Amino acid sequence: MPELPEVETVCRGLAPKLEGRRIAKAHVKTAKLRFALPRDFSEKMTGARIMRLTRRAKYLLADMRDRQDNGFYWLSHLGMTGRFTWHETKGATGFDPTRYAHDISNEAAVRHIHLALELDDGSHLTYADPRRFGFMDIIDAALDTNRFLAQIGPEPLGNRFNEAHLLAACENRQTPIKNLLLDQHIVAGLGNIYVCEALFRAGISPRRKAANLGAKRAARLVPAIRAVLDEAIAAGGSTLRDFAASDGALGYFQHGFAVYDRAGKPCSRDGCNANVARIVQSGRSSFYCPTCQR
DNA sequence: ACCACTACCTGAAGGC
DNA sequence: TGCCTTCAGGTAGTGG
Repeated sequence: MPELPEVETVCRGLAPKLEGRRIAKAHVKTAKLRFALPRDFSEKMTGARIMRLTRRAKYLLADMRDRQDNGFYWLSHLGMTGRFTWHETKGATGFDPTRYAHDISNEAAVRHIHLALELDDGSHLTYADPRRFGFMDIIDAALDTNRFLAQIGPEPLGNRFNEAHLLAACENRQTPIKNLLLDQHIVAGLGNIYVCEALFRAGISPRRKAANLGAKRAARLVPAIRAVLDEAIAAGGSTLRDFAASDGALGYFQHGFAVYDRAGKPCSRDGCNANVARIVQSGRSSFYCPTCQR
């Protein structure tokens, strides 16, 4: 899934299709993804207008307006395998998964479509998610009181994420820096791939205790994180197989990764003869160069 | 508070 | 070919 750059790519791809559109009808096929959808999800969404689509961390956030012109937010998280696909399907009404089949690739088989929104221009938006780790919510109150958004940390590409913030978060923490960076309360939007890539770029071992990061390494890590994310956004996401751009087209991040999923392969740094290692930290794979990363 | 581990799901890939 | 195991981008909840 979609880590921050992939969600940003989805957001940019969908925004021009969705913004300004009214939802003619919301069809819910699977009411429970990772969590149960709000009971009034279809009711709230049907007839509402999508004003603006944005991203916060790995969440998509739609600024909505209902028929009485009251505002609310539609929040969604793609989990590991969630995918939105926009279909330029004119003139059809009702939920008929077979109609979407021609623009959904094999990986997101039609049987895994859990939600379809018919828009007022005749187009449709579907949400497919084989593993059902994704989730959605309707937010009527202030965003910062929402259970998913209340506790999350700053955006890694924003000003509030900086060396001072990172060092403060590392203070007295015994967990490896790898685990700390995956903690969405510290900084929100990084996932397993880009943490590995950022640590490689900064020359920091994923095994290093957060408390021992130090100012010099923090000063390398913050820009490394930003650079890795910026480049991935520029490349339009990553090439992971369960993920596609919002228009259904595959393909992203064609230059690939320096360490992620490269166990046993040579380190890509000039002059380094070591091979990329794979270790398991808190149940998740970490890839790194034992020579370049300390 | 912190930290590691488990649960939640399906599908792809590799070994035999 | 088929069966079995392992692994996968996520987060929330648990128990030590």
